[in-house]
Amino acid sequence: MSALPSPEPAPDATEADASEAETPGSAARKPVRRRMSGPARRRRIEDAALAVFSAKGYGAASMGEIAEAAGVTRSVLYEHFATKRVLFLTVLGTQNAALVAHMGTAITGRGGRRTRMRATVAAYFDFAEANPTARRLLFDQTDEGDPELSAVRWGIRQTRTRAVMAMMAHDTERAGLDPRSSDAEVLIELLISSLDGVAQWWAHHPDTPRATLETMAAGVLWSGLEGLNPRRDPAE
Amino acid sequence: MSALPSPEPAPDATEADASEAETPGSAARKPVRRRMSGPARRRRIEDAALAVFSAKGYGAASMGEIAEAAGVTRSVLYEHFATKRVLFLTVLGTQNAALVAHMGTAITGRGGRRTRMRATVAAYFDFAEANPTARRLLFDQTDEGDPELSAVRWGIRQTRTRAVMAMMAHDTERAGLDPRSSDAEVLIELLISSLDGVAQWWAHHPDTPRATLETMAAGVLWSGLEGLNPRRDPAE
DNA sequence: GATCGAACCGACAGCAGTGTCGGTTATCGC
DNA sequence: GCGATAACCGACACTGCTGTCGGTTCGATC
Repeated sequence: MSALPSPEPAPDATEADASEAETPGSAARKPVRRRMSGPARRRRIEDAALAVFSAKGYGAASMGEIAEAAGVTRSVLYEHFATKRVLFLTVLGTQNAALVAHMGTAITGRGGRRTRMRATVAAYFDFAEANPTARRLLFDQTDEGDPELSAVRWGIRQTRTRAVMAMMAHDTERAGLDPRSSDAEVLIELLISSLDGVAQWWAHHPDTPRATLETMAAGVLWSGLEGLNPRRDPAE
Repeated sequence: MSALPSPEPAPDATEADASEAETPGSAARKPVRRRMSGPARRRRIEDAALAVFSAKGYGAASMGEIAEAAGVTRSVLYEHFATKRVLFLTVLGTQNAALVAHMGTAITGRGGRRTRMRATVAAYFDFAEANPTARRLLFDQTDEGDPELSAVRWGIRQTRTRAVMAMMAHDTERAGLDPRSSDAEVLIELLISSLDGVAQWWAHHPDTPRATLETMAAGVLWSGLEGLNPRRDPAE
């Protein structure tokens, strides 16, 4: 019998505590707030869910494990999210939005085409390094024959691809492709999945310096894109 | 009560029937052999398992569903494979061997480098088109936090990558890389995952003609590889 | 300090899946 | 034809998970 339920099992502190968890006025160090406000607890649950879903996939993740990671019992989860599925979709949407926002600034940034290619590659590896769990959740193919989840996931992928297509329209056009053709779409799919493949590999070889990956990926993809239309002169 | 268990629910006939299912001597059309020989049934089970595991992933696939697809009850599965896990690993190994064998002939075939690159790309799309289920099983990241399965899967991936590295050693060297360096490894990972990314996309856009994909992928990857070492002259 | 909302908990019902076991019957060798 | 091997089945015990419910106690407000 472990008697006292121990205020909080030291949940790694996802950062400074959530928004309104600490009343900033009373400076008197309440060491841990046993009972959090609704929104704060909700944030914690989403963080925990991201971790567990990312590690196990949707099916193998259990609400019990998520609850434990969030420092709470299962019942509490159901007060914030109607079902496991709703929780999953919420997390998925949030993380995807974060990714798209993160990438956008790099792709459409200033600088020459080659510079932006390098920046784009760097931005993706940035994201993969800073949010390895989110990367897995978004890219690893863990549909379990569930039609709805599969559809949602492909919707997200499609949105992502289209966004990159739009952002790189100028570049694909310069490579001699109609930027809205399926040729261009295939090209973008190739770019994205090659980057993610390298990121996957990186996650298992964390000692490899980032510069190695970036240089290699940016080099290959740059030459590959450039070589598509050998007629054009290489002037920027 | 559905009375007669119905000889066989017409399991799509995976091809001409399994090896020894039909005694070739007695030409007298026994329409369906109700009770198959051990090895024949085992083959059917493996085929069914491939389909179900591929569609659902390891965790979400149930022995009941595999049994049904194999035209048999669950108990029979356990007479051929000790556990679900053993069945899964068996199928995984078989399919991976098939893939490596299939790719090998294309990569190390005759012809110039550019020709072989195109042949390699074509070989992969061949495989993806002919064995979509095997492709999913081998490439889609469906580890569910299971340490053993995860290890096995990465072992397979590593083996595959090393094999391709060896087969393309001449090409990577010509591109200015040490063919056993981690640079080369990253390059190969990039090649493989970009191809598979396109194959994934293709599976959702089956109307796209193969030539489109092949030309695009081979073009980008060829230029990308070639552009890595701009110092070399392009003589074959 | 009394009151009220809501954050939290333990327990329950129901379901789906795995692996096991004893019994049944098709099919092959004699 | 007859017996033995083994392919096959139905049922069972057990486990783990989801979603629900009634009750408890923290903490903010008046």
